[in-house]
Amino acid sequence: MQDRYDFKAIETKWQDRWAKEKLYEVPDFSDRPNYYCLEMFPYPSGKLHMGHVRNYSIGDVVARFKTMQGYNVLHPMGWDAFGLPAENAAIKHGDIHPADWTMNNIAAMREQLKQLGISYDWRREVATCHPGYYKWTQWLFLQLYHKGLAYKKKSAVNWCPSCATVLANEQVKEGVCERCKTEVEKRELEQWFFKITGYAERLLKDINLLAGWPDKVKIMQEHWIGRSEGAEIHFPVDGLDEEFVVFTTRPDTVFGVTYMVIAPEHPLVEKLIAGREQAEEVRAFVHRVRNLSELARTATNVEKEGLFTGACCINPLTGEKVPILVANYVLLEYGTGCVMGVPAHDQRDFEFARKYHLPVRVVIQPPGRELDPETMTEAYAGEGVMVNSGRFNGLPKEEGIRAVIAHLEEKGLGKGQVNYRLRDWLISRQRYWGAPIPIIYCDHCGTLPVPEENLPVLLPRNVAFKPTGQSPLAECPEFVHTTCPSCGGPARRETDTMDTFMCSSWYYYRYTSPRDEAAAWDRARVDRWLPVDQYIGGVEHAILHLLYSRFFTKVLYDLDLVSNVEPFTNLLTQGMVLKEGSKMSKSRGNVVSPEDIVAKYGADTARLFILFAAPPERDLEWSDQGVEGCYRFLHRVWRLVAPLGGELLHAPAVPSGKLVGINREMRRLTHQTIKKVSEDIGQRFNFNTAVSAIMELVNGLYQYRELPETDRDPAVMREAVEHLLILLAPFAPHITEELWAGTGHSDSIHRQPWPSYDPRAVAEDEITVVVQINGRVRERVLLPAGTGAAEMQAQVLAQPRVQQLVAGKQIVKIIPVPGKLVNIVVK
RNA sequence: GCGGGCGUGGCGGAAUGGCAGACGCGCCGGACUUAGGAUCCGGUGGGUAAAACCGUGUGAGUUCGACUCUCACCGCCCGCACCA
Repeated sequence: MQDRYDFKAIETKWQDRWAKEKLYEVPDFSDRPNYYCLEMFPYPSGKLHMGHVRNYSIGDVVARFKTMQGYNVLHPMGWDAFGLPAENAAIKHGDIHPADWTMNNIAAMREQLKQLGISYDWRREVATCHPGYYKWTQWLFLQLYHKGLAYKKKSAVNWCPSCATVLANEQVKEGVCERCKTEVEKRELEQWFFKITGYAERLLKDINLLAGWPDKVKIMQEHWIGRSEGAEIHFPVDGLDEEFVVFTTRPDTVFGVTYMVIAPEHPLVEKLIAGREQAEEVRAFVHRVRNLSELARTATNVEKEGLFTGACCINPLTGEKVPILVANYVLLEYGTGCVMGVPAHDQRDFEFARKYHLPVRVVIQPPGRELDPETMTEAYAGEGVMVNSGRFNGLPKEEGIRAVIAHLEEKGLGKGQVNYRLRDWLISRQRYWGAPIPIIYCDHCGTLPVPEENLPVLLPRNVAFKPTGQSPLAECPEFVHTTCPSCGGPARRETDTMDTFMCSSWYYYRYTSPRDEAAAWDRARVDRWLPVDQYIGGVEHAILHLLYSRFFTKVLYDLDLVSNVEPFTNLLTQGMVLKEGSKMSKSRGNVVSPEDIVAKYGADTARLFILFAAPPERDLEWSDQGVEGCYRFLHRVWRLVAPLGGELLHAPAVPSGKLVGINREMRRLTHQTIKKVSEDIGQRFNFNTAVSAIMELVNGLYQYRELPETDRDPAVMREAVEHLLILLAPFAPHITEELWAGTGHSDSIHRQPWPSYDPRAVAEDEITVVVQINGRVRERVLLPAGTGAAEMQAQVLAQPRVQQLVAGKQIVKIIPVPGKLVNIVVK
């Protein structure tokens, strides 16, 4: 073995050898228990960034640890390879095809991942843009289509003018495109949707099954689904054969309705105003509101505006006539797009009513005081009993809600209703670089699915990538023109492609059968591996990818294609990698490139630093000096172990006989480290403290090595060094493998079983007992381990310093905590 | 506005309700050395001659004992955004 730690030579040498020996290839069927460790696959943007390095380093520690613990670990990697940047690059540069751009990037990033020494089974690599993959994406679309879960409808959808495509609700944040931050517009378009709303209740309820997910993510999904219970109430429109249908969570306040409001875009508006003197004014108002961007319209500080339509409707419970207004704050997409106004008991309604001098009527009286509509300064939304509500007077709020719903149902005026904020998933994209939607339109036969035997619908290579707002495929006649699978006549293909989130909603199933040409996956393999035991990725997918994947899994379960109802048992959301307090970005100029770090310090150092610098969920501040520290540490390990060479194995593997003194202490440290590292990786996922513990073991070994040779036990040394290497192996796989081989071991360190600690070796002989007086540390006493409370108390009180400190004072109480401390309370 | 998270040395961060600051960075000192930005050893919250004492965002509370639990407040970060 060399004197110098030559990371470059060591890392390439072992990467080659591991590949040659197929060290990380995992059999689908094995006697060992299965464990599926998965990291979110990357978009092949060109090069890895530090976020990737962090994600995959965490995953690799888990995978290697579980493997050493005896599991058969599935640890695959692939590419979320369809998407806009490839196409944008083609538009910008003109001379590179999205497919080539993507494949080049994949090759570069695969090489980087290999240089990091991550233990992937590369035989299972998938790329979603490969026809062998997207054939099955299309096949899954057809399964949803046949189940009635994929449908086409015309509606107001989010349009990103910069990306020149529509977006799903989940891909719009605060009115701007989640990808490019451009303000989105609303457009009336006919688009394909997945009926995720049909799974709202199950997606919500099954959050309970996700005990291994962070609460933060579960709460975000819960809120996104946005379930609320209430009633649908039908108000007949006065003088018209129309119904004004509202959704309300407060049917108990229906006697307090003093006006009704409707969304400006609502189709009923035109019918309400037809032939009335208000018509033109209302149309102008509607036009003005509709022309506002989503962003301008939904901003918090937007003034609430309304306008009387001239129409009224009849409160079905009171028979009263109430005016209908159009208002800018009513959302067409939520509920029925119509709202009943109850100013006394809803703060927004209250403000609106005061502004437009609409009456306020109290129908819920709180306990202990009386609301006066004239003098109220805010709405009352709390508990109380119904008043001014005819037969319902005297009922408390909750009872009132139930009674009103029962009454409405009995009279056919409405019904109890559950409403969700979740919208159906818009999956059409007017772009080229995606999986074509496998649908054919025939003038005679209508909309038809592409027959399964004709899949995949291949993306044609030669198209013009002009961002026109229409899919580039529409301008490719040889793609568009086809024959009708039903009548054989001329027909047209759907030219939109699928949202790439569709591709990433099922890739974790494909890893189990990556090259299967007969099926999306083999059921036996999927049932064996799924659900994923540990999923690791960024929290930015808390809604998007993670919700879509849960939806997909439930659909697949219903189709009897999988046996699991949830895809990911445990989820770890890693924090961001920051530099100078903010996210690394080109515009800020604070990017640290993984390539440079690996070239300068090696993969082991890069991995070690990123795991050591912070616990995984927390944001990590990049520090060049911190990296240097880890580099130094690995050198320190090298200088400690390398000189031992083959000598190490001349000593027995386990010390025998009774150890005393420093040898006993050295062995204790070894076993305490095994315990700590095992718990930190296996239970707490605190890799930073695991690394700390290993550093302490190294520090201890340096001390131990200083001793005269006659005082040292070679077996203690061997046990400590071998365990040091094994514990460090998941973090720094190359250097540990080299030192393992260099000290005379023949099998790979990565095939070693994870060690267990000897509880007898861990136990301390003596305990430093802390003596507190009135809760303040005053003295320390060294006592044999296992000293009982009474004996401990006596020993402590006998200490001269303690006697001195309590002299002249009255001892009120003594609290002995065996193995820890004694607190003496004095007066 | 609603929901969630986080506030600990000069810095990254440790601490089942029981010695605050493990480990690392930085800094200071020593050894080795022609040399040291390598390496090894030691020190390092503030304060003091040494103690006392003061220290985990602020203020209360529970407790023999609180970084840890409870309540209120302040600051920063993230998510949602008129949800009827």
